[in-house]
Amino acid sequence: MEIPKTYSPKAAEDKWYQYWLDKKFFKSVPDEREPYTIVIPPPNVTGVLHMGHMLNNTIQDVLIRRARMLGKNACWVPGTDHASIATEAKVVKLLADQGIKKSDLTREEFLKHAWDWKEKYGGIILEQLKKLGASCDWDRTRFTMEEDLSQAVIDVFIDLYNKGHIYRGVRMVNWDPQGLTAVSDEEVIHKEVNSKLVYVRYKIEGSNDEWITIATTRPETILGDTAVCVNPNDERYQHLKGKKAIVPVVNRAVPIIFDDYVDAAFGTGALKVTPAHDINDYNLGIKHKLEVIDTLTQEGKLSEAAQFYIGEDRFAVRKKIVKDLEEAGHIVKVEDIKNKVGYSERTDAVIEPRLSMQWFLKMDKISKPALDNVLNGNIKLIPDKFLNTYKHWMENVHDWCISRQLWWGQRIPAWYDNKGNTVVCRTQEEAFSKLSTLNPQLSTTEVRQDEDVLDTWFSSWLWPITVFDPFVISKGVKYANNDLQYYYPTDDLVTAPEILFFWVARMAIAGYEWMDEKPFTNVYLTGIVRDKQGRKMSKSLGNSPDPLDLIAKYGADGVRVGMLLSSPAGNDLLFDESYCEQGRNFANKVWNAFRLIKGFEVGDVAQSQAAQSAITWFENKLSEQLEVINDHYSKYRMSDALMATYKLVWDDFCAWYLEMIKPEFIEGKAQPIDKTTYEATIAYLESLLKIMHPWMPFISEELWHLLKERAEMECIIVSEWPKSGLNNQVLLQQFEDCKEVITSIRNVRQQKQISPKEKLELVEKSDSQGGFYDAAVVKLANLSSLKYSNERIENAFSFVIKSSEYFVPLNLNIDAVAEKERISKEIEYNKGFLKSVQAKLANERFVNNAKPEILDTERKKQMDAESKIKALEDQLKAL
RNA sequence: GGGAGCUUAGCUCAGCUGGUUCAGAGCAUCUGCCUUACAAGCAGAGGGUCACAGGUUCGAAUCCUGUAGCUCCCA
Repeated sequence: MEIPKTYSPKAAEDKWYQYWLDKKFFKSVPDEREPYTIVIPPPNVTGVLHMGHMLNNTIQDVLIRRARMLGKNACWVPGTDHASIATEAKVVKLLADQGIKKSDLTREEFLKHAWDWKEKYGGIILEQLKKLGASCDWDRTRFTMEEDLSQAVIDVFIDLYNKGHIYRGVRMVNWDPQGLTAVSDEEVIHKEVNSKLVYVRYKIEGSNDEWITIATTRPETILGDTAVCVNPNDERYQHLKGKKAIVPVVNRAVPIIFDDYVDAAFGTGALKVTPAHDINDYNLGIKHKLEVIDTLTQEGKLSEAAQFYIGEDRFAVRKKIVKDLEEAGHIVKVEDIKNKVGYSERTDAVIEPRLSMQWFLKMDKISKPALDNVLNGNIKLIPDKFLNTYKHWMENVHDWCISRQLWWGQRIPAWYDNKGNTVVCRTQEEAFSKLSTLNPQLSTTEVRQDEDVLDTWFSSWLWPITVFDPFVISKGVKYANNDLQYYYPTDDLVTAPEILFFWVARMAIAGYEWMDEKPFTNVYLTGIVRDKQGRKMSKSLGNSPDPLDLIAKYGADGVRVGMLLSSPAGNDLLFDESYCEQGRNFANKVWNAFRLIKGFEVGDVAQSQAAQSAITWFENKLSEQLEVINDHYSKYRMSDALMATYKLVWDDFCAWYLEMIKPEFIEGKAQPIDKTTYEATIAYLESLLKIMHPWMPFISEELWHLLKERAEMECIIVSEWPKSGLNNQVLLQQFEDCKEVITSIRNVRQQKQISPKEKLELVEKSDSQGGFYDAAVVKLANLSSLKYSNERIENAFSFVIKSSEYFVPLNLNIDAVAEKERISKEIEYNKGFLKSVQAKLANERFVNNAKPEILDTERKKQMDAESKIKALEDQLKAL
């Protein structure tokens, strides 16, 4: 049967993925082997696969597949998180499209819709991961909102509350007016934007024409001003001590206060203070006992308290009030300014600092072990440049706002009576009995649960624990189930740097808090996938290719290779489709190597010298490179490991080895190959396929089976990772020299327009009678003969490799002038080099200070250079 | 405003503890080839004052200081 010239990935991908699933190769159950565990950073349940996921999950798959081949019990746990804000927003929108308002539904009704939505659309992303080849143990798929995992979240809340780490209070929080919920500091993205800095003058109370001018980017908050603040050292405002200013529009007299907080150099040095709508103003307000006037509703509209513009949107009012102030003669000037504005990570709405009652987790104490164990290396960040960032965040960690004003999520297990008592416990019954002791007249109907749910990250920080044993929190670590004992701590976590605080740090905290042990050993932080111009890929820019389209176009293997080729840990990846093309081409190259080998006809013929030396050489080369590749893996240098694999296969195996062993064509007919060479070649290809497998799982499995009949379970995915053996550096170096000889001859052909088909002679000036690779050189350079002679050869093209002279007799006139020039140049270069070496060796301080082995190499360099120069000079004379 | 990092070939990046001809790789480029595995290919070639300025050293892409530009994190 004819094998097609190009590899078509589609059929192989579907076939082998299903086969792996059927044979349960991804499945892991605890046994006596060493475990190797990865938990997936759970993608958002609303998510679809984007380039970041591709990168991230390809790396995880590479790691897990290699671990499997190394004989470890490899377990990759997949799943999704419930993404409370994003999912709730989706469901609300879906309902709105059906004409249903969330406010018309009960909590239970809404949750039913949400679950319906999740069943229907959630987990699309997991199906997409399969197309990529992800070898997750799908039987272990988890979801952060499922019953058991939710129970664990509640257990954790109660535990922390009982330990005194959780409190509830009115605080300034980041309010998302679109999501209608508070979000944590980590969920606010600060972006630089162009704004207007408006200078507004406030009249001094009791004066005729005395004013104080403030500067603000948020004039709509003027309505909530309750003070004007200046720096106590600011000469300009000393006379205003004890005076009041009149807030325009609302005509409210507010005190002029003095505080170091104010930067005299910014704006006019006078700051309007709006305690309800700015965190710094809020703190000033507490310090100076200022009134707090909340002039915004939760939707970001002006409230009754604002007195003016009631019900209008904050941004509309921002424009309007400037106009009105202008007309009233309060605007001094308006400047363009760049400032940072916070946006919601989930809804992209401008965050509004807002006072509200929320639940917080105190972070100072519980975060300590998570910091210490990263600093002491028990948990490694890769690359370690993230250590500083991590340290800084952990040392300045803020309390975590964990409540969200949503329905989709774990409901906070706090219960209230009508007298202001609060208890935290699992059930209503429990709450009733607890509250009754405080409030004996209480009836069951008066017990109400907190309306809010917990932050999604408050579930996912438990992920490395609860995916194995959700009940361990309540049982205690001593009673952990088999799975948890076996798989925890996990080995590697692969995620994006932007998640370092959202997730990595908090998982480490949770690990030490409830397991008394780290959740993972290595944290591999990938880069961010950007487009060619360096812009982050995003839906709104439309600059992100659809990963599934890429897979369809280049094959999963090609895309995997493309993603990883230029992606050192922590470095952003400037993605370009040409990388995937390169990956596809690589797959095709291997495919064709296979075609060649499969096409060999094995005959009862003697093994050629060339093949014999090729086999020895490649055995050593493979061994050497395998060690290099293993070393790269051990340092998590993924792109280096891949590149080493790429070159081993393409350059060493295809370009050199196969060319050496390839049987000749005689009269248009391929000659048979001997059995020994054939079998060695098959064995090498098998080893190479194994080394390629983590990167290119599909084609490696496909060729593995096309190469030989295999038993049902004899798949490359569960084959043994090759071991390195012979590594004879002398032999390898000799071949490198031969390559140079071959290249020189090819170069002559190119220069002299001699066809590669025309056989040439080669004479080496030497006493030797033959080298190990001579036959290979004859074959690869297409020589008629390789001879040795003590004599120089006249009328020949000549070159020098190391200190050996080579001659290619040509029936052409040698251009003596050009040759002389070429050789002279080479001599000059080598003399310059020799001079620098001699200078070093003549330097007493060098000879005294340098390590002996460095001295040796310098001496060797000197000798090599001297003999090379001599050989070149001989050549020059002969011309 | 505080902190961290980066700057090496046209592009993306290696270059670990200063010491081989150390100035590298892949891609791209140029030249010649449809040579019965592969044009998604083969063969060959060119290309860099290692951001800039000082310093330490026998010796610096590598260590130190400063300058410029870029990036990220935190406020």
